[in-house]
Amino acid sequence: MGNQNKGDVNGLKEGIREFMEAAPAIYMPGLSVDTVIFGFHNDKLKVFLLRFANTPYFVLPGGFIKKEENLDDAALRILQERTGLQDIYLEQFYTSGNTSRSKETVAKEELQKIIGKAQWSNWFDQRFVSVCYYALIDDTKVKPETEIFFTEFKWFDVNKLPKLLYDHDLIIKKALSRLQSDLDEKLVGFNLMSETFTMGQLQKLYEAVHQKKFVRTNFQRKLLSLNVLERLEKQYTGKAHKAPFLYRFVTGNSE
Amino acid sequence: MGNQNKGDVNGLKEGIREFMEAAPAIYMPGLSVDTVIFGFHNDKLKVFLLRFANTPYFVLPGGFIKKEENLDDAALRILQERTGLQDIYLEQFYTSGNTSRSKETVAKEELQKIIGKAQWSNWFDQRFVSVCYYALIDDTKVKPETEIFFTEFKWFDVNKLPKLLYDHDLIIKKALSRLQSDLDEKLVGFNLMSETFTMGQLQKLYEAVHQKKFVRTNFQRKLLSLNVLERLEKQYTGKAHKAPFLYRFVTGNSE
DNA sequence: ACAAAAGTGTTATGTCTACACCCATGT
DNA sequence: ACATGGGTGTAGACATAACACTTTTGT
Repeated sequence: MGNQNKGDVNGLKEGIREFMEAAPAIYMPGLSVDTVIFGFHNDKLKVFLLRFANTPYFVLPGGFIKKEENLDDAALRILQERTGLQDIYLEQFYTSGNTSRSKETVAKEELQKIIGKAQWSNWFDQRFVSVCYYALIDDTKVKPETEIFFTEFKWFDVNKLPKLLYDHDLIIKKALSRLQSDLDEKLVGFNLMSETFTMGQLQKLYEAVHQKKFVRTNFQRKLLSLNVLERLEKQYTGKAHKAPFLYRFVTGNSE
Repeated sequence: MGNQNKGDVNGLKEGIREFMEAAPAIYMPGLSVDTVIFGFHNDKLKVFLLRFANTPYFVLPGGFIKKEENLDDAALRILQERTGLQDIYLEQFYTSGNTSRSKETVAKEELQKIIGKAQWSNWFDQRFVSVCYYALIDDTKVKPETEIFFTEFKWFDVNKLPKLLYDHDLIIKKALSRLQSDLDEKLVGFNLMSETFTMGQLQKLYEAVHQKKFVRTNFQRKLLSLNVLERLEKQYTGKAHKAPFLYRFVTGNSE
């Protein structure tokens, strides 16, 4: 796909046209990948979204599957293109395939406005079945990239989402619900934090994902009892209170 | 697709050829649906499989998605064609999309043996991404149908499976693992039983799915505490022991 | 000294486990 | 009478929840 500088309207136009021309030879028809990228900042669970052209609508980062590419590899490639990250925790959670989801017209009309109807090729007229993944990233490390079609990226609070195209609102709901169970069963939460963290930060994360409060003292004991946290040195923040321990997540198992 | 009487070899040959010719116009390319059909008899969890032509290999029942058909509807249609059942509990659980899975050659060679290479059309040469569903059925009601490509159907004990084509062994493993969690979280087990059942039968089902024993008395209490079972009259089987109560699963919730 | 956040202790409550015990049924 | 499977009771282990108490830190 390659990055276009979208300040250049003619470049954008040309980029879109070229993409639509080239796509059928490169990608599997009728199949797409959508990714729900979760991040955690300001004690809030965030979702990474892209503004579709100059509309008020946003969409999930997505893409297509190369003809000789594994499905998981396609999802990973798409994420790497958007975030610049190499190691990303990725989980497939749903495949969306109602015919109605492809009947969305806003996106098509906007694209046609940009490139002109004459230049339209039929890649985006097909029905798409979309395989959905969620990703967890430590967003202190992200350097997001804009791209053709998308003029702006933005993190949204997971319960203050903007208007979304297609069935992307439904997909985010499903992703969140899956994340909630995975958080407890597979301890995936650590992928949303930086390498070391305090128990307080970790609790905030759990509260943001599960959308409810936990009792501080019990939370601490419960997570320590899982034997997946290594206690490191204390962190002196300069604040007027006891310095909290830092922790690191240890894979495998201790003791 | 329609049923062919496969006693008639020429009919089979013609059926397959016709299918491959017609398929590209009817179905989405590169996409398939596979279904893991679970049943429960003789206190064992069973999987419904189809023998591929005259090979020793079996495959999951599967099919393709019509161009204007919802994904879930396609899965349901495929199941109805195979089982004759109308109401089927169906759950999407995974989408399999490694390129290697389509490199399977046994199936192709066998088909070519039957219809001759000259008659080969390229429908089955493409790479397929397969959306996988599991289904739970009360197999006292099933009237399975054979079909073109498949000469025999058979229920297999879930841990005594035959050789399987493609990645269908992996898919069954994932289906079982998902069924295990859904059994507890969504109480889907009742779809595998007839309308009424005894606590003993229900326990056997749970043991078959989770592949472990439960303590009878505790199991009973636990399931009754869920408030989803309605106690009916006793069942006199003529056996030399106390007559057990029959239960029925009640949706919604009682008190 | 004090406020703010971190860490530990304790007690009540609920759930899980194992097993003892009794009940109904047909031979 | 007794073997067989069904149903209930209960004590100990373990987990969860609520909250009191102590500790550390910078102002």
